[in-house]
Amino acid sequence: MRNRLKILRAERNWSQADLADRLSVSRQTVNAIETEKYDPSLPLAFKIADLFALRIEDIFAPA
Amino acid sequence: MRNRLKILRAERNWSQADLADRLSVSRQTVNAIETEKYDPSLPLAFKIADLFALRIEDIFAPA
DNA sequence: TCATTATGTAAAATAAACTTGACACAATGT
DNA sequence: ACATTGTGTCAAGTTTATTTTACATAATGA
Repeated sequence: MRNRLKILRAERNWSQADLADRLSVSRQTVNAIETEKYDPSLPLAFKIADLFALRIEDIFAPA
Repeated sequence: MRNRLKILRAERNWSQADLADRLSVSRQTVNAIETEKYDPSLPLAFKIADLFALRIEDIFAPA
């Protein structure tokens, strides 16, 4: 699942660890999502969208 | 995760099995999501939103 | 040069999503 | 009375998401 996490992070100058902290997940989870190793769960996708004040569809796109 | 699947199904007069077929998942998966036994994966949430031509946030809401 | 930070990745474990197969029950139609 | 349909649920198994711990490497700063 393609996503704009890296860009959204860069805009805020956040490291993967920073983002992980704000999402209460591990740094490896953030890394795995960014590098498309796996997709976030729906609850996590909601958390991410919430954090960036965007809609899920504005951050993630299938395949 | 609260969701409007049952309503959206009812509007179309689809059974859980009908919806499952359209989503290429099992009937039990649809039932489990409707009865909030678990949340769909993000890819499945996208499929559902796509099928109903709605946004994920218009179908699902955290907790 | 040394310590720190950011990122990528791996392995092993647990949790969550999803499958198939099955059974029960209520409602509907023949 | 019988068969069918829709829904809820359970058990056992597979796949996917997430965790912790750990290691490698590149870049930065003292």
